[in-house]
Amino acid sequence: MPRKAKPSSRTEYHHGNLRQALIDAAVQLAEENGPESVSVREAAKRAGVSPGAPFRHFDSKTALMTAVAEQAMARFRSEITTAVENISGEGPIKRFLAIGVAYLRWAFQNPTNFQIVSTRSLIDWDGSDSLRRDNEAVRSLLEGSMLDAQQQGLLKSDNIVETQIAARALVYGLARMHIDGHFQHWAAAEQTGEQTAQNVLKHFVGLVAKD
Amino acid sequence: MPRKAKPSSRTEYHHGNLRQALIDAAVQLAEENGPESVSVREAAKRAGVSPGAPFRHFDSKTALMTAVAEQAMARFRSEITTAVENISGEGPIKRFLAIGVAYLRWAFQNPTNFQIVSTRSLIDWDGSDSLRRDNEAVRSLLEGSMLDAQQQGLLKSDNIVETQIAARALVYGLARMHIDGHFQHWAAAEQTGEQTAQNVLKHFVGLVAKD
DNA sequence: TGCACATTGTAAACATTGATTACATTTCTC
DNA sequence: GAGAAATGTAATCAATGTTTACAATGTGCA
Repeated sequence: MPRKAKPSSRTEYHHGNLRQALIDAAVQLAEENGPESVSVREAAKRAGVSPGAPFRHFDSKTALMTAVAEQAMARFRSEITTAVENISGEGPIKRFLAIGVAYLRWAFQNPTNFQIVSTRSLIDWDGSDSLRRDNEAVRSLLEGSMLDAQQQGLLKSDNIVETQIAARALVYGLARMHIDGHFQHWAAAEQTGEQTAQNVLKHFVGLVAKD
Repeated sequence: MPRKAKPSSRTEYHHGNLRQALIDAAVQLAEENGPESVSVREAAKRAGVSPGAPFRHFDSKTALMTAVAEQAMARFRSEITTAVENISGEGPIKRFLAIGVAYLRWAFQNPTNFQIVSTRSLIDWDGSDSLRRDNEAVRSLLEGSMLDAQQQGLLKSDNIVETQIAARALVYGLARMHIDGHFQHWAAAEQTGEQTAQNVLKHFVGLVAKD
């Protein structure tokens, strides 16, 4: 069994938990200067090890960033799942709304993590089962709520595929608009971008759901 | 007056039109391996000049990529504008649809260019007036059509801001979903992603517009 | 025409970074 | 406790962005 991590005991030759320390350092660097400017060497320096050490734990920089993305995605999925649990008993429309709100909250309050997860060039989706599973789980919750709504006759339209894609595009679009800086136009008002996005989402629900 | 470009005469010391040649090479590299993997040195090599030469024309790699983005954005704006001209006489709803369709066509058929333009870390929006102007022009056409529709009483909802943002988020979301690879789920059908996206857009129009 | 001078290229260097290799140290297992 | 596996270091390499000193070319003006 691996020894317990000893955070500040760095008189030792071995770090104890270098893998996680590198991930944490990478997250920190991403928060400071954006995910694209993370460097393996700087992460190593912050973890107090030599530049070559990270490659004992990660095959490449991409593998490190993929590990970062995995942890971020796991938390993301967990928040979405929790949101669903917290409204159990309600109908699929309210469920969809809760998922969307949780999605937007995560994107707006963890923009760096959202960016890491949704930036293709930094991470290797094909190389991570957990990443794909968690992503699939979120997608399936979002689309499942819409499907349930349709099957219970709560939607105006019967074209479920187009409704599902529209819902997904709207939520994803709002989140990406935020991290790409498109919300500065409306941010001047006395509303935060997150509130605005939430209202747009509610507006959309009003459009698709029967009264 | 600058001499006319002599494309293949590279026996000369001076290139003749190195600036554009570098932009073209950068575009080519982006098409081949993605915009993030463009290197100034490789672009210089393809243009047949030394590694330092590009810096006579661009202050930095970011400046080069910004120039690439400027040209891409100019073409993008031009296509949107043309689409609007081609349906003059029609109402604002059809205008919105035409803009959205042209937007999606451009994003789906020029994914690399769309990615360059919408990837913040590669280019310097603040440093380019033309980029901001062209972007603003597209945004304003899209939102203007919605505003006109509302003022003519063609929309179900009176909340114009939320409708505008929803429209923008939907179009942008569909485009980004494509370049981020989210359309593989539905691409299995006998429809291209672009057709699917178009149908979703029409579906959305059906939701917001009065019958 | 000829000649200062700005423009635009080259060559050589530097710092940063991702990655590899040879070797040292620690830890695990038997 | 002895070897083997794991994990660190040091040195090194190649690629890249960028700068600097210098060379070649083109331009405008006497």
